[in-house]
Amino acid sequence: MRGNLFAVGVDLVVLTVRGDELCVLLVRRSEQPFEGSWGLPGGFVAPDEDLADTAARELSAQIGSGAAGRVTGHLEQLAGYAAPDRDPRGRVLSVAFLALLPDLPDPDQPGVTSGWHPVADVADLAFDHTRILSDGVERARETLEYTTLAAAFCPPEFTITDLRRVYEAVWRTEIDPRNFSRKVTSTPGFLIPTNRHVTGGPGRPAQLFRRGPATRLHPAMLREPAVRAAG
Amino acid sequence: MRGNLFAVGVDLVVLTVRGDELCVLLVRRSEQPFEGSWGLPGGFVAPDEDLADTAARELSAQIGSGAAGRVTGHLEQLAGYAAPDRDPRGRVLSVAFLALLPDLPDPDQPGVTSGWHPVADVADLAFDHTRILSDGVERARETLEYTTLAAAFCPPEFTITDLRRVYEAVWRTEIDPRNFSRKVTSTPGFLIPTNRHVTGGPGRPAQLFRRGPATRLHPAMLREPAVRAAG
DNA sequence: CTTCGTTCTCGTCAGGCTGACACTACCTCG
DNA sequence: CGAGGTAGTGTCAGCCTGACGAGAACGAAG
Repeated sequence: MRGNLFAVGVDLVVLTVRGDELCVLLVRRSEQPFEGSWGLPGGFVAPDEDLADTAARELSAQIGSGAAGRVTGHLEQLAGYAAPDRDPRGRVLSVAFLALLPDLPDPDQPGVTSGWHPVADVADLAFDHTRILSDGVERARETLEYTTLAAAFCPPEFTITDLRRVYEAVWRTEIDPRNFSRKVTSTPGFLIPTNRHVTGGPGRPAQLFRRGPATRLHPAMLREPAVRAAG
Repeated sequence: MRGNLFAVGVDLVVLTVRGDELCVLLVRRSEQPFEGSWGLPGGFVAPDEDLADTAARELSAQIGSGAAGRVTGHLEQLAGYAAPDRDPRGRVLSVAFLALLPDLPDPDQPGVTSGWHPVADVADLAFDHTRILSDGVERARETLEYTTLAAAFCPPEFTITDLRRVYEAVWRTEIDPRNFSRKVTSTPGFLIPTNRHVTGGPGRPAQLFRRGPATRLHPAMLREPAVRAAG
């Protein structure tokens, strides 16, 4: 077998929506290289693991065992990164995964070695993680257009307003609540009504929904207002 | 550095449209394992290469040097595959790339060691290549919905009918020529008219177009007729 | 040269979806 | 109880799409 050998790791772009902002889970590196810098959580692939196994294991380690499995989240492969000089220690290939999670309590880890950061404020991560994060955020933005995965950012039961705030945070836009409601409720299988309502806040109580079996939005929900300039 | 080491290769899903059928470039393996089986073309990543470099190099080697660069094709990363048992020789991670090419003359290689096969007829490829091919075809189908990349399957100048046959071959559907023409010509930047026409065939001569700068279709061109069954 | 078949291209029209927004329902707070 | 805020419904014009009709421009056949 020709070819030189690589260490293979998995890096996670873990996104959530907190306080109307899209946030990413970052860890502060305690070792060289890039000691002290923020970076994406990740780890190496164990001998008997497939890539998705490693990603799920690392995710559980970061957000707390159990939570990863219980929670209505989403985990998908993003891309492979293997530039020859991306790691000063040698040839390292990293397969990035994108995780979308509801807003959880703060990570198990005590101390300030990891935490949520608004993606708009993130800069200068270790390795090529800034690029990986950028790719992950863009993938999330596209995914929301064509799929029902926005619900992965929500707890098991949520209101339409919760769901709309996800779109607004990820896309950094404002959406008309009435048109949004019409769109998501008229898409078969997107939302399952529970006939229960949230109470306590101001205004009319909102109905709670659960995720339905639908996975794709047809037609898509478009970010741009379909710019059709002169041809 | 923890973690065991992997050999890292690049496998190519090279697609084209020939005679109204979506075809993939396959090579017949001359070595163990899977000697004699068909598989995707591929190779290992050289010490100074990034993944895209390896993919471009392998693509040139397969379809003929020069052609890869000249031609109006497309090359993008698909996904990483690293199941522990995917290669009996040991731990091998493969990053698959998807290439979309116009219908070329047959590959340089003499003999029958490689060639185009209709994807509908392909089965039982070496390794996990059947799965990789399936993922690549599905990616191509989605890509045609939201982008202008169908033109990557066409030569530098092509008619609207050429472009429509690409959609019909990839999606295995029929599209109304009049509505298709309206859609692609009304999308700014998709097609640039040349004011020249093809002649020789039956019927009214069709105008030749070149690819425009547009990359995305807004709104998308949908495969399914927007099934909106009862909720 | 005329006719016919084929293909390209432009039009038409009904229906669906979207953006914009008026209006009602219902809760909390003072 | 009234004010204010949020949830949900209804309306309407405009764009886009699917389903055609019909003319334009060629080659082939008679």
